[in-house]
Amino acid sequence: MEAKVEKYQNNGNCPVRQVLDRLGDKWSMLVLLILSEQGTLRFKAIQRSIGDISQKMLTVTLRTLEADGLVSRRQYAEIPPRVEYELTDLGQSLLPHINRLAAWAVQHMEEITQHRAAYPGR
Amino acid sequence: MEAKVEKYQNNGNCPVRQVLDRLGDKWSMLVLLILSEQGTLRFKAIQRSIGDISQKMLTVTLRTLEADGLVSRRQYAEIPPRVEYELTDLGQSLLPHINRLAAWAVQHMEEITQHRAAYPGR
DNA sequence: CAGTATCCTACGCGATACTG
DNA sequence: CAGTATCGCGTAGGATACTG
Repeated sequence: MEAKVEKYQNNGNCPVRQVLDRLGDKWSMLVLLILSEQGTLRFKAIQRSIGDISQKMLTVTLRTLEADGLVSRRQYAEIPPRVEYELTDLGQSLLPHINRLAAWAVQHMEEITQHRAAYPGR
Repeated sequence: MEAKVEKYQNNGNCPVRQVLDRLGDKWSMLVLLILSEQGTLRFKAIQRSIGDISQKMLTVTLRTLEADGLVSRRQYAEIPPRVEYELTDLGQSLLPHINRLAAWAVQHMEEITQHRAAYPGR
């Protein structure tokens, strides 16, 4: 008794679209993956781990993840400042899924690359 | 004995980043989800199912998915034209992961919404 | 170190019109 | 119906400089 056909319509009230819109930015999933693998990390450590993310975008990404409740931020009153990030419980509950996606990527990238190369036009 | 810390660096040879870059656009995951649930579909049917995707973007998205080998395209010599899309085996192998992500989204959206609302500033 | 504050640009995407 | 072809805009996100 469910309407199954149109359930992805209308951005406002579709959870799938809301979540995908968030994780679909350039850095969110990557930051989550890194926190998942390496546990608690400082700002600089995350940045180094990604390598080519700007300071601005790492800040923005972390703020958004924090606002969504996926990542927690803890700052210490020291000089120089130290700020550490880690996954919340909610974040931890999401991560197995992202990890499997990443594992799939590693496993099938070769195949995708070959498809692309064989695709007519380009 | 692996270098584990920096493995997400450098866009060129990191499968995780390559795949995430692809699925991270506005429509790819959604189209995959729909094809996964509803099987073989015509262009118009996909468009109706999403509702607010433009013709151009659906075309572009489907072309990319086809080039990557995730979706197959079959066109019939009829008038008016009929073109049908479905997941390839490679696409099918990816979809369980995306489906679990979507399920997680449905299950936890409420919680995320509350976090956002409670977040200071905005 | 861990941020903010500006400025600026590429390009993702939508709107519209046309074709086989 | 299932596309292509243009045009044009908004904004994600990079570069740079400054602060506590």
